[in-house]
Amino acid sequence: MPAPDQLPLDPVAEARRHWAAHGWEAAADGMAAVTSLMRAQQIALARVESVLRPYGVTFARYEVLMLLYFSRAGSLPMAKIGKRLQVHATSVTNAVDRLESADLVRRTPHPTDRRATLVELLPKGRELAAKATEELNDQVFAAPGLSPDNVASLVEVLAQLRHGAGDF
Amino acid sequence: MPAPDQLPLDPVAEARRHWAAHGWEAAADGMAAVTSLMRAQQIALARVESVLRPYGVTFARYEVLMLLYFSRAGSLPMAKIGKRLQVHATSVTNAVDRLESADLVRRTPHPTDRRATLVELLPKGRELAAKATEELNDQVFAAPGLSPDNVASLVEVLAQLRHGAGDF
DNA sequence: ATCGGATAGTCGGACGTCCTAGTGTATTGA
DNA sequence: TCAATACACTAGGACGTCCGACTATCCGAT
Repeated sequence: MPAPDQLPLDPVAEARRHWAAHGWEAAADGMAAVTSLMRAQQIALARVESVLRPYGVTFARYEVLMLLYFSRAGSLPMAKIGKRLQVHATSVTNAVDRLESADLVRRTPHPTDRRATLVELLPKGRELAAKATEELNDQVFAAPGLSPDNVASLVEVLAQLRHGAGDF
Repeated sequence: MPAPDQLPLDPVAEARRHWAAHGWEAAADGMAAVTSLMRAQQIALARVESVLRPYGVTFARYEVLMLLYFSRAGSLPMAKIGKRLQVHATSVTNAVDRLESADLVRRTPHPTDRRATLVELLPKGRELAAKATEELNDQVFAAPGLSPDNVASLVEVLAQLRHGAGDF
């Protein structure tokens, strides 16, 4: 009878041990935090995208749709979208190109600033946003895999981190 | 005198208010957690990559180097690298291709399994790993922008999340 | 009134990630 | 023994992100 499989250890905890063993104690916790963040984001993104896939949109495009969904006029300038989502202007161009190809949004000239372009949510886009949100809420957001206390603690700590980095 | 700029609100908190206002209370906290995670990861990744840029490596390639750095033999099979880093095999191929072009690692045939390929850390790669780590420790990991308590709490909560998702 | 710096958007390129498909090689079970 | 299955790796393509460069437009300071 062969030995049982080695129980897989937490790779983050293992890396932290290596850090400490090399005299990098002062940085070990920060390294663990950053590494955990990377992995957790990958996990969360994968869960979200698997729900969105049948709707033909990615999380990046879904975020654009929801921003328009909640905007009073149903339209926003490209630049404002980029600022709100904290992404580069070219990422907005990319997302809007694809949303426009799918007839979910439409580009419109800005009425008073000829440099700017408004992105307008179309009925089909509004409907998709509502349906995709229902399903995301049920399958991911309502059951994120953490206790309510831990969810609140996570949001709070990450808000501090974002605030410290000038995110808002 | 014009009105002062609107104080920028936390976009995550704003989205959560919208969620609640639309009757999605049960999912609002989960949505906030996932969204925070995405933004925080972008921030952390940007900080890390700005330190690594002068060394000519990205975080993905740095992670491969460190895995080899801590391995007893200084070499690992491609498949094991992918499992440890939780990335797709093709991502490992991509990273190793670039590390090999930079003479930081080398591909070697596996001595007993002809399907497998070993990735071996070269002296230049070991040196780069040590230097880049020193700088990362100083500039990012030792000052992650959170109190030590919050760092510990973040690591702990994310570990639960990762464990629940089968990450280890 | 005009000139120069800021702003809005796009294009092309680099990179990491995933997915699907395909080629070898190991292992297992009938 | 040998056929079916599992595994290791690579190729090609889609997508999102960033960066640098570029054009068009706006605005403030001289």
